[in-house]
Amino acid sequence: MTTSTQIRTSYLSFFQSKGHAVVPSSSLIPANDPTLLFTNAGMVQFKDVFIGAEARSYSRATTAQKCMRVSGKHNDLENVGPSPRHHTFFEMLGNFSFGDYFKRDAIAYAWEFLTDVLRLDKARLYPTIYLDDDEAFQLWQDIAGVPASRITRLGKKDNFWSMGDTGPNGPCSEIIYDRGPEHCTCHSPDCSLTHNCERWWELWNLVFMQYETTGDGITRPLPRPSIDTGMGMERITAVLQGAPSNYETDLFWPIILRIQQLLGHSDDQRDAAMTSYRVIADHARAITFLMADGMLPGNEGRSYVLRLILRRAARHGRLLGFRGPFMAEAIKVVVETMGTHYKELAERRDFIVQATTQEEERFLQTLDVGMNLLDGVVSRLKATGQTVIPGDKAFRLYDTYGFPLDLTRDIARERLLTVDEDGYRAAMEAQRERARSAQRFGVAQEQELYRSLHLPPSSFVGYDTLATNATVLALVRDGVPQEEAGPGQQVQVVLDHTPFYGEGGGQVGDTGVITGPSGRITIQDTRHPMPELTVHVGQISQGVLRTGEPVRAEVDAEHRLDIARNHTATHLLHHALQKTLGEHARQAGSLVAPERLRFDFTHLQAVSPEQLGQIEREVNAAIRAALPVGSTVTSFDQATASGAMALFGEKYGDTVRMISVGDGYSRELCGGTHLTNTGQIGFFHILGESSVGAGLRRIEAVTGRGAEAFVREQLELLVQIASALDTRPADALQRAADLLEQLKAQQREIAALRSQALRETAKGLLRSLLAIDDVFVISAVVQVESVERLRELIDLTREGLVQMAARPRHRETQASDTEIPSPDAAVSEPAQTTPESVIVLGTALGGKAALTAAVSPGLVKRGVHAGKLIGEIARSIGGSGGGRPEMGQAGGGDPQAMPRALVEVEGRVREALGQGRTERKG
RNA sequence: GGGGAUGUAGCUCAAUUGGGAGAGCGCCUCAAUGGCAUUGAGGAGGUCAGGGGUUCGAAUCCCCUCAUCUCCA
Repeated sequence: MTTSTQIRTSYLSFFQSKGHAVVPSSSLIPANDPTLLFTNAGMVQFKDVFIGAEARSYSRATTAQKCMRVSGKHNDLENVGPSPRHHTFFEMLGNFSFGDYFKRDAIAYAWEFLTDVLRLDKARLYPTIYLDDDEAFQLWQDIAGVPASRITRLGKKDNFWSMGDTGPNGPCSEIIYDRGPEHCTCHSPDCSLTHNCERWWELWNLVFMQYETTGDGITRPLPRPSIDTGMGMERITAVLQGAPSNYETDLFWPIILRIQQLLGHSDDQRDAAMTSYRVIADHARAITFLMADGMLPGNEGRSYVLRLILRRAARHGRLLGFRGPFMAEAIKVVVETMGTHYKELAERRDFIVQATTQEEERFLQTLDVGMNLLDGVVSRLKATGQTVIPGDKAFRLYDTYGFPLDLTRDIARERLLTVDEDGYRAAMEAQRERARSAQRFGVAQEQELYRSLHLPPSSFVGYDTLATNATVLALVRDGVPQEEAGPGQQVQVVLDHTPFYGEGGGQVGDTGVITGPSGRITIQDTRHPMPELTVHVGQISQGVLRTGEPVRAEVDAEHRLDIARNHTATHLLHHALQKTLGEHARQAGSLVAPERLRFDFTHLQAVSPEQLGQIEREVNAAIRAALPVGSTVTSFDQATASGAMALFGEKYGDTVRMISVGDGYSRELCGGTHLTNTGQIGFFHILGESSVGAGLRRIEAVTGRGAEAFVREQLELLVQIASALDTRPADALQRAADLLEQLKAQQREIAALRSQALRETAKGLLRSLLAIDDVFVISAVVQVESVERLRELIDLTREGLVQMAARPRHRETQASDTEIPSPDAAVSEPAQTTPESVIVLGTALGGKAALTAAVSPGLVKRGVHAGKLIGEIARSIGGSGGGRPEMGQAGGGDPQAMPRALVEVEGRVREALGQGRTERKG
């Protein structure tokens, strides 16, 4: 059997033998192209070459390109699995001509490869061409000897290619493979390749780029027509391996077999659940390749798509019977089968496995939370006899807790319920509408302004010099171009060339001064509103500046040097991270400012203090080694071949700038400004390490003057601490520990004394006790320092009552006319039940009155309500309050009035107990 | 960028809807059981994410900030 690896290799070497450069696949994350979510075709990395914006050293190329498609009219994520041929991740074999060969050779190569190299049966191959492309029609007959009757002309929809409304375009020619009548799925008597039928497979699309449509809508022939072809790797493999669908090839089947083995399924069980098997096999490939290109699951943009795919796979795993993470096993198979050609898979294998497992665990957690919520919804529905889960509830589960609709549906079915899916979709649509209407213009205005000025690209001379003579090309104030600007005005200045480095690659913009013949401006920041344009932002400090004037532009050298120290240190840190933590620790973002640096990188756990120490030592060793730092401009391929680190998601042209530290100590592609020797950094110190998001860590550090200032401040702080502790710095720690211990002991003592004092107060309160039948009433104003103490006092008083009731002969009471349990009765029959009581205490706190009332549970049953009681009492001192039946609080403005108000307690309690005179309220 | 949710002891979560911060697990001490598993008693551990406001009173209501989760773009 021909393996997929053999097919890939033979394709690339076939075109190499035809003079093509074998170019490595570009990243799945398109460089600098926000219009594209993922690389979705072989030509993506050559886009600029085709439109002539970029030159390469070759005019013919061939690639096996990693591609992803997750959205589009014929490629919804939902189709992957149920459909035998939709994939998220796939490989595209392609050959390209940049103004070199054209139709004739393109057709000849394709035919030769399919029939001579792959030895496909000529009788099964059917070319299609664009309606009026007679040239191609003739070539197929001449070169391939295909009879005219087997060449089909198709319309614009199928066989005309364009990049967009403008740009290059042209007719295509597709090669269709006839799998034989036994594969027919359209079952129509005149089955042909124009039917949507599984008998006919499109193998290879040849695009003849021969026209160009300009902005005015006119289409002209291109002077140097080009070729772009694409053959789906999965499909050609299926043809050669005689597979009924792409999934039965060696690209997918090993994954499926591994999953089957893990589940212990029989072949019949497997085939019955094939959709889920396919989803897992497809998604495992996508996950592996996306993560190998530096992507991690997240909640926005591309990283969100990765999360979606991963969770969809996890979901299907659950359907199959997995209960825990399992995708790691599928990923290992992908790495095994494809890691030899795509080296990044093997290199990042362990990282991918870990990150995937972590994400699966997170997903299981959200499922648990969602499951609980759904249970709640279901039981409420059942209680009211309903059988439909409302759409907004289902949507809420999805929107807020990430609980997929299909899961909700499945669970509903198990409980004999249904889901209102129309309502769900309506809620989803409303959510979409909200997001759309929130779209705003933003910074596009500034770009629009500068585009309209038609300024030439600013040339940057700041690598070699910090000051230069230049000419003012434009002055902009408040978004409006000006002829001149005067003192104090905040303006943006554009020069023809500049030594100022504009903010980019994480490095902040330069500061400095621009001096004209009759004025001067202090530059506070330098930015790029458009890729090629440098704008200096500053304030006129004296005189006037005019457009067209000659000026002297000078960068603040000290500021620039501080930045350079942090930037070179960033490269050293990057290197140290990889050395200490592993290859996976790669840059994911960075900020290089004069006073500090911030570096984000991919790593799955917190970096331990020991590792941080090691990293810091490594960087400082490189600083002490005083390694020379140099920059070279070279080709991207040469740079990467020499081991230079390129960043994911960055766009690199044919020529790149490479920063080298020492003799190969560190090599990185970078446009920033650097030192000439690492020794200039002086000292590097890590301030801290933290998490930025799932799988991302951040290190913040200082160098040079910043580090010096930091150390000085820390030492100064230590001296101050020691002095405050009245000791030497060396003894400060011990002293602080001693003091803390002492403080704790004293706090304990204070607490003890305080509770002693409270106990005394409680005893005093018991002496002022009043009894109404079997109910004890205590009301008093006390002096305590908080409401908490008031409550404690109530508790202590209650305890005291219990003791008194148990030993009534020791009671001391001023109550006279009451029926306190007789001593004899109490002795012979110790109180089994706690005495019923109402306790109301007040205290003055911060010039205000604070009152608390407590009613024993037995009395609550008899109708006494602490909250109401305290509320009424508070009202008579002009305050308010309330609470629960057994506990109430109140406050008021006048502490002096409390004693008067507390007199009311007795009457209120009698009233509540339904005893005594009924007081009438005025 | 917009919407929703969450943030309480080391961990997992409660707190009767604004009225006394709790449980389980974990940790520490003591005791019993020949070791282990275990059991009993006691204890430590909290700026209720942070800030502001409303209120006599806020973990609870309102506003802002931060972090995490989630959906949409």
